Amino acid sequence: MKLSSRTEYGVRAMIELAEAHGGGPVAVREVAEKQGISEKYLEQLFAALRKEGLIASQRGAQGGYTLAKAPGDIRVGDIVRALEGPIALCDCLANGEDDAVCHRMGECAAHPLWVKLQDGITSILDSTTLQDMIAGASGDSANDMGGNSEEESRDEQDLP
Amino acid sequence: MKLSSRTEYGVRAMIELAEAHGGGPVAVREVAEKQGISEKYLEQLFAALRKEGLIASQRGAQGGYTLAKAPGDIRVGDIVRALEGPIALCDCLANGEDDAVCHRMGECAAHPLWVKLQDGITSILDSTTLQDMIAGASGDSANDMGGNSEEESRDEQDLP
DNA sequence: AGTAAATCCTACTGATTCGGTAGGAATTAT
DNA sequence: ATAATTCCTACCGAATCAGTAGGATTTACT
Repeated sequence: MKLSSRTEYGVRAMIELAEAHGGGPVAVREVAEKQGISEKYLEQLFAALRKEGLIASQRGAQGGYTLAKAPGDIRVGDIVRALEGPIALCDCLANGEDDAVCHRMGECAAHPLWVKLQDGITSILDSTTLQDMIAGASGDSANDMGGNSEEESRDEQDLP
Repeated sequence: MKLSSRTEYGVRAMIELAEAHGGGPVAVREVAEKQGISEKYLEQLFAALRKEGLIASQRGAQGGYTLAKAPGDIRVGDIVRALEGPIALCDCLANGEDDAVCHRMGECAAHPLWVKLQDGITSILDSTTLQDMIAGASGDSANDMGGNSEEESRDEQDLP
């Protein structure tokens, strides 16, 4: 249960682009420096994000990257999937639907829990957009996975 | 976003013990065979589960493992933590509290989301007990396992 | 008492993933 | 032309993961 640096970096970088949205393209170097990420590594993450159509590139001098859509149209889930592939807690959930085939299917009492967990995760990640994040709140729109997240991260836009 | 085999195996094995709860101890070999897990590997997982007080062992012939508490008192979250350590999506969430110190904290717009995600995951894992899982075993039944109701896992009909 | 069945303990291993580096080709604003 | 930049692909060291190995210890059963 740990985020990969890939995901952490990717999301932070996308936030950076979101904040620059509307202006010109931003170079990898700039994002890497601001966020303290290896430039060459981030380059690779951007390649993946670009392949999935989340960002667009402008080559050559003064070039860089821009969001391919409005910040409100890019969900964190999209970023995670672009960087890590489909969110599938275990192989038997790869399809995401109930026709998924578990090799031990009939016997696996844990299966329903994994489904629930995966749905919960997906639903949180997909209900938060870049816009939500740069607005300073964790966007929790209509979606509360029954969690104890009653703690509405109010006005604490920047963390301690 | 993938469960380790460690977690998958551990939970499945614990379900096995839960189903045998009330009877005598169950040998590692038996669980390993039923669940298709390497015996020697499972042995190590059991060592961790035992260290955390989730299961108890009986050495020697006819020995084996039993749950250390009632199935309704063992949460999936406990199992995950015993096997993988504290659930912390990223280092800055290690404490689980808001005094967590992010090295880039002032600037990290993603932080509130990670907090929310981690809370969501924890809340699902901690609101489901072994009892919940074996109650809804074997497929069907509109699975509402361990809803976040916090109530359900109360009445355990222990075997004699 | 002897033996077989079991936990316990610790070390090793092979494969894979992860985070990062390296170097250079292609493109483009100035 | 040149400098800045994306793009592409290969490689690398360390860590983690899943599993193996071997044996010491404990205990029930006969």
